[in-house]
Amino acid sequence: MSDIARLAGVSPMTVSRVVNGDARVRAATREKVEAVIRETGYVPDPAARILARAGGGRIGLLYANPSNAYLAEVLSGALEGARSVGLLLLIEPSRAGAPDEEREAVRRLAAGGAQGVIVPPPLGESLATLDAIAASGMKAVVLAAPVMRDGLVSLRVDDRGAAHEMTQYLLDLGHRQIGFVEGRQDQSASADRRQGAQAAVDAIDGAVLWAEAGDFTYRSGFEAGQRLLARSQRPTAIFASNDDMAAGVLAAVHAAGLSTPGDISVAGFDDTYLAAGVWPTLTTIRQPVAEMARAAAVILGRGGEEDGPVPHQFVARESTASPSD
Amino acid sequence: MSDIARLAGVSPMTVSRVVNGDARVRAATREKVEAVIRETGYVPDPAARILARAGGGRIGLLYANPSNAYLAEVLSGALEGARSVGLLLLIEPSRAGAPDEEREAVRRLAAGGAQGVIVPPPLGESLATLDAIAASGMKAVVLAAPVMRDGLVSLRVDDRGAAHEMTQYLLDLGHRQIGFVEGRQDQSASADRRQGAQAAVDAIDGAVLWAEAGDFTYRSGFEAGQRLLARSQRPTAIFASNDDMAAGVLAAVHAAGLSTPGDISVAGFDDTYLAAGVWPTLTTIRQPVAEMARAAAVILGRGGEEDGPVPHQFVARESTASPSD
DNA sequence: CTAAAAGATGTTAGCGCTAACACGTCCAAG
DNA sequence: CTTGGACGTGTTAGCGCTAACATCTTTTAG
Repeated sequence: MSDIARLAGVSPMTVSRVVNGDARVRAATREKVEAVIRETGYVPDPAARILARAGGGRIGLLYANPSNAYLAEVLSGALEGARSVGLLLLIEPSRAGAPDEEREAVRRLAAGGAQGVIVPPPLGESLATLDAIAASGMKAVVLAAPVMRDGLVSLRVDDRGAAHEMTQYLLDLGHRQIGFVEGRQDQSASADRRQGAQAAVDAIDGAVLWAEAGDFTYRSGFEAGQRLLARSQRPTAIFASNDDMAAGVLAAVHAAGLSTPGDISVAGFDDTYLAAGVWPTLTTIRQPVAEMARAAAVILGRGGEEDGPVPHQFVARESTASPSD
Repeated sequence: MSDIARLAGVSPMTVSRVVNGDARVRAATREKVEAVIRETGYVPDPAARILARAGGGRIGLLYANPSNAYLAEVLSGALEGARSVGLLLLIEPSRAGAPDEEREAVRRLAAGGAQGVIVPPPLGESLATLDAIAASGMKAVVLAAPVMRDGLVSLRVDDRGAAHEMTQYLLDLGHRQIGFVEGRQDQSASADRRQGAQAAVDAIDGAVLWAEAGDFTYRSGFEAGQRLLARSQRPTAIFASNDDMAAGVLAAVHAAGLSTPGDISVAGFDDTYLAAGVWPTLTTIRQPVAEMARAAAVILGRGGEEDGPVPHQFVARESTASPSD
């Protein structure tokens, strides 16, 4: 940094101010410094930056499920958000369902000087983690989970509304017998999605919703699909609470010698990479996971409290159509 | 740290030595310090640590595919490896196929003081990235890719051998008409896997391998599966070059009104979460991705050169059996 | 045209840690 | 007994940056 300062003919402090976007630098000076930075390719040392901010400037990201595409998106969003507000992101593995490990992970983050924590699912519904965070005095933003403790900020889509929207779409296509595959009962989004679907169906005369249990896995979707197809009165559309299960339903439909969307429409939720990878591609609801993680980092950085539902997006693809008859 | 030192009655330097596992500390002193650390829950500040190491002690992780379960595993492995050797992990997004962005990502890592870089696929086969790393003077460990430039360390399973092993397994079960779904041609592992499968088949009289093109996506597996099933002489087993494609093959088999493994055995490669999630669960080859990433971090930390193939693991599940006839 | 306020820049100190060296202390060999 | 060396520990300095305050320069109002 002092090299830059010398080349630009200013003090290191001024360089720091330019780098940090301090408004109190004259435009001419700023440009001069920026030119030198551009020429030299200087990048400030994140470690030194954080250190100088004396314990501040750090946020943590807890994660519990290492082999999960969702995590990768959370990570890249959080990374970008943290960078944009000049924060260091501490990444800490945890383990959902093991309260001691969860607490230990939180403790490590606190000891590492984090002022806030981003809590992706499924940790966001773990009281052990949430209480440990509260006890440590850190802020927390939970992703895709309800507020289970005071003082948390929650970033989630309107699961109920989104499920309503998808169901309405199926109804509008003309479907009246709709199968529904539920998610795990210990995640509150599952109930929300079911309620949304139910509400949409209830508003239409003659429409029915047949719900089957599931647990968010491909396999449970496959099995639920088989049960739905075995009914004497077969649904013409099946809405699964996530894409993995929808892919399972798709397999069950094909295994029964039926086609999608010709015989049965299938819809998913989440828009994971599977949704666009399976055949036919899935009509689904997109959750802006990376965006949410970025927003979480920014909120923790600014100390803001910008709660409220995150906009989801309806994505129509090949797996849905009007019933053939 | 000075608090710990005071409580343990030693100098901060001794605490540092204990924390870093320096051998020159008397056992009694070490225990005393460790006891205090345990009591207080002290965790050294990573930022300060790195800074004090004056530019050293950092390695980078490049990533190009944010919505990928593979990345999440690489990340957690690299994180753990870096921690175990006391390194700071700088994580930098890149974009495969955009040479300028790739170079820029490498430059940022270099500017951030990284001494080495972990390069997961598909960046490991990008000359733009590799050459930029070489130009910056950093070391590199590429994951699951061949050595395309001198001085690289490559960590990969023996793709050819693993594919041979899987094919041999199918042959041992009694299959003689084996379908094979290839991966993308621009990744060298694809050719290796095909050659391994071919070699196994060539060694058995009367055995044949029918290869179909694919690109590692579910959809391409589905389509390749349909082509294989449409042959006048149908294969009794299909080996896909990755799990996504194997899942696609599974769907094609079911769509054709056939069962797995009753009519057709299906095998995959990689052992992603899909492999255990689909129904029936897939017989596949497990690549220890997290292990590889951890090893990469350790190698970069120690400056080691421990090249050579990483052991893979054959995983038998439900999707394979002897041909019914 | 001057004084006070506001704006722009520089100075000093220190974030928490670790190299590098300096300093004891104890041992073995002469 | 010495004395050189191995060993264990402390001291000093500084990693690259930024708060907080000090200083200098411009404005603006009276």
